[in-house]
Amino acid sequence: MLDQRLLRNDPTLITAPLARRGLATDLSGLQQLALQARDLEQQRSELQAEGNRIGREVGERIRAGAAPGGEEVKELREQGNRIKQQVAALEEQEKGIEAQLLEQLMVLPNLPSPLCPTGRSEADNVELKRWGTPRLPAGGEQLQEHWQIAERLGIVDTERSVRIAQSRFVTLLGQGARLERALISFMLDHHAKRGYTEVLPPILVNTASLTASGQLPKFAEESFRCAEDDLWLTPTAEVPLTSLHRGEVLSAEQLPLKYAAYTPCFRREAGSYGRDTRGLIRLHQFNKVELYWFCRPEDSEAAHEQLTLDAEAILEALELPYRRLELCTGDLGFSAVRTYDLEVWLAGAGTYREISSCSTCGDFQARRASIRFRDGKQTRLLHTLNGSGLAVGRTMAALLEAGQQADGSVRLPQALVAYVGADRLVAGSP
RNA sequence: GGAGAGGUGGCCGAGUGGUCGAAGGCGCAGCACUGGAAAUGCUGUAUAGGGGCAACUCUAUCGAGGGUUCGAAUCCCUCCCUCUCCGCCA
Repeated sequence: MLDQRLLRNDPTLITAPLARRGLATDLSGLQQLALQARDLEQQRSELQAEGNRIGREVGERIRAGAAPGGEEVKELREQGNRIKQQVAALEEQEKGIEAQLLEQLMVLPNLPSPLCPTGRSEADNVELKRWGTPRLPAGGEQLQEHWQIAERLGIVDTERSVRIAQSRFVTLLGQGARLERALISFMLDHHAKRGYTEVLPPILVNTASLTASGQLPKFAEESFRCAEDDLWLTPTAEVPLTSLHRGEVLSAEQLPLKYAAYTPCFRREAGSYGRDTRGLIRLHQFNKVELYWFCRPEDSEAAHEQLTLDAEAILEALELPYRRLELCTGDLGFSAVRTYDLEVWLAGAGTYREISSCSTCGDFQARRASIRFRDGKQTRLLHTLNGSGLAVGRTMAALLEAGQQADGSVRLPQALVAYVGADRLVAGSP
């Protein structure tokens, strides 16, 4: 959520950055609403002060010996009653206006950082670096896509998954299941060594949690919902991790807090019919290890770089070539101030594909979630950052395509051998 | 799911209609004492919002929301959560 003071004092400080996202917004109405809310609050609190004064006086007079039912007290009571009615009327008005204000404020996205390149779409994203050498078909070699490889190895069953659930769900079998589990362990172990605290949070989350991190109210159609219980299936561990400290005031010394959480993630993928229908790329349920920082505002820029490096470290350990892009303003997510996407090389598809998105959200989520830290005598909103470290299914896809051999097996990177208990995947392996 | 108890400041805990944002203790900070420390003493120590250059000031908050009252931490209603016992269960 954006700072209401900006809105009251100078809405151009909001509209100009939002214009860089490609959003033409007229906030003059909203500004009026915010000013109105402030004025009403002022009026109301003055009336309440008067009411408090009268209440105190009644007490004083009675203690001084006035008859509780006597004339002078009765007069004050009536005054008090009038004020009470006026306060109630103002309060009702105020609530209505505040609700309108909040409703409109909650659907405004975060302001992009000045450092974020201006652009309209993903075509304007800026490539910042490349690592590794993408595997290209060598001498008449035909590289397969991961779903073909998985099918041949018998480690994924798509059709039976439809029987169990629906399309866009997947069942992993044998070495596929083991590899998925190995990747999760490997990633968590790796991050733990770099100072992350491992977290295994609830994956059903309430409406307040989804609102705090920015998925609600605007993107309700993206999440699965358990209507009976006011609970949702979490679309990313970013949601429970943001709310881990919702409503808290942390001490400055404990910052930065760095968490790594594995969770399944659930997304409805509404509007993506026909895209990535095969394989492990776009599923309603997928596994992800998420990195999350709570830090001081002045540290968040460095934290963003470090978090991204921590995600990249996984790709490097797995010998997977990748590139880092900086998203332009037009491609930036709702809560983000600035985002680096990591794209892994898919050797079979012959393309880079997003495998991690590392964002700094400034105080946007902290304000929604009311997460502060004690800074000397005051409390201040802190900054939050999140990034995938990594999306597990897509990592498996990249590994399958990168390691495919002429004999039909798939070679695994050295770092995984101990975790999987084998150095390659072979068809028919239990 | 059933029965009972309870939710007060960073923590413990008092407070059952009036001057209570809340006694007391612990913790923490500053000062004094000390060669330094401990102990001791004194002082200070919630959050959010509004107004003010500031000193400061007004409002709200004692789990949440509503109600009674001139006045609610205190009385009433609803909900949430925690604990104990019973039931069920991986």
